[in-house]
Amino acid sequence: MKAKSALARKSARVAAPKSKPAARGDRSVARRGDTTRLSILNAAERCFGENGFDGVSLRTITEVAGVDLALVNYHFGSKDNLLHEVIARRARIVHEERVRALELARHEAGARSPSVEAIVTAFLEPLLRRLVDGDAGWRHYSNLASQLDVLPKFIALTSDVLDPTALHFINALRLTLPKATPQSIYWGYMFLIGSMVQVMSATGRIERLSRGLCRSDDIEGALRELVPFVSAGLRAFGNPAK
Amino acid sequence: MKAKSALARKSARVAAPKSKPAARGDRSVARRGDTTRLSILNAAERCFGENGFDGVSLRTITEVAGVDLALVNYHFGSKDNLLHEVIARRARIVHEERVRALELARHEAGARSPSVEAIVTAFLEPLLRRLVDGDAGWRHYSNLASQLDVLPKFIALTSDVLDPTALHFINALRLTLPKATPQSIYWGYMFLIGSMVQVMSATGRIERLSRGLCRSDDIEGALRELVPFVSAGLRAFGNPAK
DNA sequence: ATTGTATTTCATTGAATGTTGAAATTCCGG
DNA sequence: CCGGAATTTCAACATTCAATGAAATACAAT
Repeated sequence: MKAKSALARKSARVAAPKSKPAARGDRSVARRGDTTRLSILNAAERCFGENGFDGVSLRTITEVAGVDLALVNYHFGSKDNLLHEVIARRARIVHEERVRALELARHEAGARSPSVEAIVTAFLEPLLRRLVDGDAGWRHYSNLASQLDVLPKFIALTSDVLDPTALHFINALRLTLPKATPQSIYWGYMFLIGSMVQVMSATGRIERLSRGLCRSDDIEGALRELVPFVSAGLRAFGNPAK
Repeated sequence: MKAKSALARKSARVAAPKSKPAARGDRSVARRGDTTRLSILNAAERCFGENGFDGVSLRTITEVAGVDLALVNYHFGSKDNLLHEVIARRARIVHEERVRALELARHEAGARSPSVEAIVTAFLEPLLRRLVDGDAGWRHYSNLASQLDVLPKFIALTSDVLDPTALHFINALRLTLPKATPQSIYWGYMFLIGSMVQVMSATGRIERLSRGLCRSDDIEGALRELVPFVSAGLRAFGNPAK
């Protein structure tokens, strides 16, 4: 029942490159190991997504990446840190765009509060849009994030990245739904996450259930159902049952 | 990237006890190893729920159970089979009560279709009620089930138990919401599952978010929010957007 | 070309993994 | 109390795991 490593982060790259005057220690200039780093990140993303963090060995990952086993610890320090960087890489992008989309929705609403739909869309689109348009890595990342969302020992990792933006959206919902209790809003946000996760985790269950009528890779269609569903659910909190 | 064992089930108990005329080979009569079996099941349930299937070793489980390592393979044949029996034990109970609750709701509605709330409640109550009243094992089981729900390599395990009852509820929803498209209903069911999973997975995130205002072990309160949320979401499918 | 550093390779560490076989023990019906 | 089956114990199996250390290589600036 040990908890063990606790994901303590430490500096990768055993000896940090001391930045000489010129371009050597300079980020923004492609260095030799960068393609290795990328190969590992991409392979890890895919493998973690398919089999879970504990279900995949560094050996498998480096095999998929086509690099030597020891390079993981050289570039990332540990398996835990690798996971952290896999998540952080894409989470940063999504969450930055989420707040931007929310700002935009606020601006478009002018003096009024943005609609529930606008808020929900601002939250969902930045990720789900990429599942349609983006590279395959986004699907693997989503799949992995779904798993972390539900594993007790990893909440710290995801919460750190997710919670700040979450509070933005919770506040926005609170303003738009003044009659809803704070508890309802918090739970509603959880349900929003949960519904979204079902779209993100490509388990293929909906194909089974619907015998092919719905497809889990039809993110466009899922989004079309998800926004009205969640919006109606949240709005129900604003108009409390009689 | 190997898929490997594929959870092939096999007969546990290397040599099946040949049922002599008397009570020896008789189930329903407590046999010696039954308490061992139970200890292992309970310990596995808890450990799997806390750290995931691949995150826990049989050694940890047998240590928690207070039994010898080899007894897992004697009683269950393999780690995969152990997981299967951990899930099956409680899933059977929940899903049987779900269909019973749905029958009841149908009966109470008489000639009319039961309300969305009645259907949703019939689905959610059998499990969530036990999270309130039942032994701690139910919480561990829920936690584990949340994880399996989202892991690609385990859908086969959960779908086999879950899908038959799922279709009952999907059909019921279809009758109650005749104007909703089949696709909407299938996705709506997925969202129902996803929202429920957020309540089932005790990650403690809602405590973090709400700074203690909401508590993930307040299942009663969560259920009070969950039913209206999901019901309103589903009903939105029945009254398509203008 | 040479130096210093970043990166890669290779071999190995010690610990932990699931599973098995054979002996020892417990229990029950005869 | 005895014979046999069910269960438990103990010791090992062969793999696999994450991580490391030291040597080899590639590279850019001087």
